[in-house]
Amino acid sequence: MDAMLLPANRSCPIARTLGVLGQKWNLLLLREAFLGRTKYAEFLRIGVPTATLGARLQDLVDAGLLTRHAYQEKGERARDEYLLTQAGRDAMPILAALIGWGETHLPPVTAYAMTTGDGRPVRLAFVDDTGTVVDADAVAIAKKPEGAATPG
Amino acid sequence: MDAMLLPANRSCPIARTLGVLGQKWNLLLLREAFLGRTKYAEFLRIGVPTATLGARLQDLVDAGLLTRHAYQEKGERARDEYLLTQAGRDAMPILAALIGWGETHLPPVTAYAMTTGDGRPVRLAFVDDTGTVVDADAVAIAKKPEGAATPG
DNA sequence: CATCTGACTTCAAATAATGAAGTTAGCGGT
DNA sequence: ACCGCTAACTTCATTATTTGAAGTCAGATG
Repeated sequence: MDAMLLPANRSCPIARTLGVLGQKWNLLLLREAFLGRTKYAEFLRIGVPTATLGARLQDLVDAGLLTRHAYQEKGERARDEYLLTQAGRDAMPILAALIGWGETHLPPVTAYAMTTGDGRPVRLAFVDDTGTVVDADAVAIAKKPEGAATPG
Repeated sequence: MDAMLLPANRSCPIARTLGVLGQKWNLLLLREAFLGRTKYAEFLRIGVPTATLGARLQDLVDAGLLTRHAYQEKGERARDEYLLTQAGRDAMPILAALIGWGETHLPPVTAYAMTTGDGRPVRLAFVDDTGTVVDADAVAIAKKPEGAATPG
């Protein structure tokens, strides 16, 4: 992730976010965190190599998505577990969007459900400032004028 | 993207989607497509190396997110342009989610705006089945029982 | 104090991305 | 028809990233 942050992409929040989350395994680690996993050994189970896991967990901590938190189980030595921060929790729409696309366009597997705390299913949608749902095909992404962006 | 599709991730729509969109540059190419770019030379301007661009464009076509469409400008030879398919357009929430996270957690740059056709700003939100907006922090991702998932 | 286990590091090998240098095809002019 | 020009790709050797195996380290157990 370097050429992706050339001048043309420097000011793009997509490119900048991918600089953090676009690394291989990061989004899958975040998925595990949302599923309640916190320990190194638990993250390992998804198939990430140890050499990679250490580095990615560190990246995620550095980027503020996870925090290390000491814990100790009875009869075990103290260890660190990895907990989602607010910034990490704020990444849920990214996972939700990936799930949504995958379930629509890469059938036939549907292994995840998104629900409220009381079990009602939810989906990701675009809403306008009145809270009204807007059809995704009616939404456009546009560059803002950004007059203040100086190359220095 | 191979170890990411181990048994533990095979049935995960996140991992499967990342198999297509997780490649370096793909999401940025999609961003350009949403901004209206269609030509090879236009995509090149974001800084992707030519050697990579050909491969990624092919991937995106193979995955059904873009289609090749012949066009010819006056006095120019016929060429192919790359147009978003419905599957490609359906990826907009992914970009929207990345933008949303980046604008919140990687200030101070804000270069994109999401709007409806008539210019009203929109944002991504979780809604329940009645169309009511639900706070993202109240949403949980859970594995479905997936009793019916057969390995064939 | 030797042994065991979980959590990491280190390192060489495999894989993927990159930049430079081709290659190909059609247009415009002659 | 031939030549040069340009856009759109390929190919290839270099460089960066990921990987698996093996090693390190700290504390609990015996």
